[in-house]
Amino acid sequence: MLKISELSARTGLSAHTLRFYEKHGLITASDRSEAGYRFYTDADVRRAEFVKTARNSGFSLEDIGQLLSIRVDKLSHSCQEVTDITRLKLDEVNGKIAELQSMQQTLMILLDSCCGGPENATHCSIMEALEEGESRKNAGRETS
Amino acid sequence: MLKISELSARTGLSAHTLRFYEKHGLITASDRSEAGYRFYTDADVRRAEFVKTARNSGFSLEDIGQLLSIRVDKLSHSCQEVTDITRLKLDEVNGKIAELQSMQQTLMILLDSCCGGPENATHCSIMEALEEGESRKNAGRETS
DNA sequence: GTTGACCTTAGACCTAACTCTAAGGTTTAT
DNA sequence: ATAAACCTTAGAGTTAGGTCTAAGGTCAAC
Repeated sequence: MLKISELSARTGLSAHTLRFYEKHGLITASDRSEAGYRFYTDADVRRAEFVKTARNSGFSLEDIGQLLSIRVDKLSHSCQEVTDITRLKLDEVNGKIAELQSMQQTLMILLDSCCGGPENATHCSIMEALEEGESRKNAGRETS
Repeated sequence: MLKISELSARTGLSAHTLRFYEKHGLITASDRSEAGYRFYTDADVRRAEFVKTARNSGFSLEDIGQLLSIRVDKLSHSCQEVTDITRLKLDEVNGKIAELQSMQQTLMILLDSCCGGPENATHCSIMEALEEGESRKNAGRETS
């Protein structure tokens, strides 16, 4: 039975974060002392490590909640459910990458266009490009 | 002289957003009616469009503030200042892309490993991988 | 002369995942 | 028996960029 600081040391998640995860239903202490101190079992440690690994893989806390509910009753859930969550996450990540790559492109073009020297910015081509408003190649964000 | 809704129509930025930008020092109405209505000049429109273009290129509102202060006094600022801001932003974007690509990798490996079929998740290799905790290949986020 | 569309402000709310604080109770070591 | 180090809770604060609401003033049309 570990106290919260001990679980924190084992997992690298701060005690604050562990309480935060508990509030959001991810990790609960299996037991409490009379004074209310949280006590964690080995199973709790494994659950916490699962959460940490999933988080590091890019899953949101909400995703992790779903994965955990599959985890506690694997017989009632299919591989497909697991891959669905994973695929959705991958799509999300791919979308973000595409958006960022579009920005990357824009920024690289801007940088290429400008001398970057000590002369004043009166004819700076980056400023000019931003002034123009590059309607064709925008960074993927829609006009709100 | 345009009212806020007209500037909104010209730029595609909502009136709410325009006021929000004003609060943050990006766009100010050149004039006000007696009743306090904002009135925007052509120069204001160009400034608003500059802000929008910069935002779509990936610059934060803080970056845009810097770019705007260069813009109003180009003689006192160098191309280098402009490229510095741009390069910093590009580095930031590259960093985010790298982080996301690491997650992408992890997720693709997970997806590849699992059949994704209707069988129950008892031996699901995604669940197993998350259970193991892939210490070598993590998604770039540090243990806080 | 009043309806409806527009404008004003200050300030609350949103997401996501923490992070910290205040105010207090517990445990351990000396 | 007391100080240090730990634990508890509820709730506020953080970041970024909006988004929305309430409560009210203004303006144009019919």
